[in-house]
Parts: sequence; C-alpha cells; structure tokens
Amino acid sequence: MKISLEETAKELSERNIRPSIQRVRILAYMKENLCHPTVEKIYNDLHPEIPSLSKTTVYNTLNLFLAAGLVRMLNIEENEIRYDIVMKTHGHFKCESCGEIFNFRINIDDFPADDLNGFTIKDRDVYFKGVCPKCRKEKVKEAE
Amino acid sequence: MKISLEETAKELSERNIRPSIQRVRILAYMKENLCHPTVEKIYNDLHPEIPSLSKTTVYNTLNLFLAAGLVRMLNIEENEIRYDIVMKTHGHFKCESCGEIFNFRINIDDFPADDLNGFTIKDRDVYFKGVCPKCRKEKVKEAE
DNA sequence: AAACAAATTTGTAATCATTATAAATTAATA
DNA sequence: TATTAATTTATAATGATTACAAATTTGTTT
Ligand SMILES: [Mn+2]
Ligand SMILES: [Mn+2]
Ligand SMILES: [Zn+2]
Ligand SMILES: [Zn+2]
Repeated sequence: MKISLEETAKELSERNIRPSIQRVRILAYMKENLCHPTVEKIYNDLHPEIPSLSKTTVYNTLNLFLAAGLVRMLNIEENEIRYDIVMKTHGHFKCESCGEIFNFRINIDDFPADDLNGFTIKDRDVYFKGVCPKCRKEKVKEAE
Repeated sequence: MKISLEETAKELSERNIRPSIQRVRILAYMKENLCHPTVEKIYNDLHPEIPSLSKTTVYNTLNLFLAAGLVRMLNIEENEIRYDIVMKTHGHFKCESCGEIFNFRINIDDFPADDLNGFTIKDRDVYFKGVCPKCRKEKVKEAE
C-alpha cells in the first residue's frame, strides 16, 4: 500500500514533531511495511531512495516515535529490536524455523491478573514462539 | 532458602548433564534467587565463592540449561537477558521506575488465540510494563 | 597408577546492536 | 541577510554476547 507523504507529514505536525524528509519517509515506511522491521531493514530499504540517510537517524527517529507513542517496540528477538506501527493490543508469534513474526488477535486487556492489583499497567506484550503451519508442513515432508 | 548441592547435582545427572562444581552452583543459585538474575548478577554473586569462575562459563552454562529446559529466558529488558528457573507458565511485570520484575499468575494456556490454528506453540511469554505500587506511592509523595 | 582421550573451564579477542558525541547541514527567526 | 535552534550525519565508544584456542579437569584404558 502506498501511503501519502503529505498525510504523514501532517500527522507528525499534529504531534509537534517537525516533519523532516527522513521522519516522514520512515513513518510512511512503517505504515507500508507491517512486517515488524528492524532498524537495519528500515535503513537498507530507505537508503536507495534517500542516499544521505544515516543509520543513526533511523535509530533516533524510531526512539522519537517510540516516545511519542507512534510505534511500539518488540523485544521478541534476543539480539535486536523490532518496531510495529500497529498500536492496538495484539499478540506476536515468532516461527523458530523461518523467523517470520505473525500477528494474532488476543484480548489481553480483559485478562484477569489479580496479582497485579495496585499496579499501573502501561504496556502489555504477548510473545508466543513455535513453528508456523508452512514450516511444519515442510518438516513433515523432510521426515519422509 | 538454602538448596542442597547433592540434590542439585543429582538433578543434573538425571538429565545427562555432568554435574561440575560450576554447573551445580549456578543451578542451586537459580533456585535460591528467583529474582530473574542476569549473567552479570549471577557472576558477581558467585565469583567470591568460586574465585576461578569465568563469565564465559556462566554464559555457557545458562545456554546449556536453556537447551535442557531447566531455565527459561526473559526478554523483558531491551539490552540484556534475564533467566528464570520457574518453568510453570506465568507473567512478568517490569516496573519502569525501580526496574524490579514481578511474577503474576495468568492462565495463558487457556487463552483463545483462534488466529493461531495450525501453529505449534512451544513458548508463551507475557510481559507487562508500568509502575509498581511502591513506586506509585513514592511518586504521589513527590508531587506534594 | 600412568597414559591417553574427552569434556569442561577459562581468558582473550571478535562481533554486533545501540548509544554518545561533535561537526555539518538544514530550517526557523530576527 | 545574519543569527539561532533543530536535525542529520559520520565516527567513536559502549556493552552484552559469542568465538576461539589454550589450560584444566574428568573419565577411560592399559
Ligand atoms: Mn504486530
Ligand atoms: Mn518469573
Ligand atoms: Zn515458519
Ligand atoms: Zn517500582
């Protein structure tokens, strides 16, 4: 899906974030790529379009978006952070075989967590790990 | 709580893991310290007792325990891994103010995740973040 | 027990994601 | 236009984790 850069710039302005070329393009990129990209992937994909782009800018911008509540951080990988622009609460499943990260609907807000009476809950993350259907089928084939 | 080293050694033997001094002490440490310690903390706490201990050994041993299903990995911090010897499914709450990580009971296995039909789920992690009751009270005081 | 082989531990170096820093560039203001 | 503030950029530093090979310990065979 192609996202309007003007719309995206306006969205940033409304949040009092100055809409620089880099910020607008990174935000638009996040809206077009819902695959939970890493900083590395964002940088590699945008670098051809914005030759001057620095990886530091991608880091800075993501941290800025994070503080502004525009993106959420996924700590599902051991070594690197992924980002998600879908802010509505949902779960993430990581396939240990192909590495893909799937979204799934889950009513985590309704969860009874009686042990947390008196706690202020700001973020809820649900991470599942295992094998996706496609990889499972391939494994069955291999076993034959 | 003081954990028997003989019992711990036997437990390792039963899993075909040779019970070296380092492994036994690290496993006993995990049973005595349910605070989700990092490699750094485990090393710092055990180093006085085992002067020859290397941090590499702590890393190797935790990875060994992980593969053997003796401990679980917590990815609740952005930069470093924590370990938990309590294998029964439960949630983790991290206080953004004091950094403490609390356990809470949650029936995650019963969760309806219809989007995951056909997926093989091996691990379920639930991470909540916010402010613990103690820190919340302190903040109220500060505001006065 | 001595000799040999395998497993484990250890110290050091390498890797790699992220952050710190300061100069360079761009945008806003006077 | 001159001045100032914000942003971007390149480079260096940080820090957790892993790779590696030598040293040590443990187990097995003569
Ligand atoms: Mn998502
Ligand atoms: Mn726990
Ligand atoms: Zn897969
Ligand atoms: Zn707290």
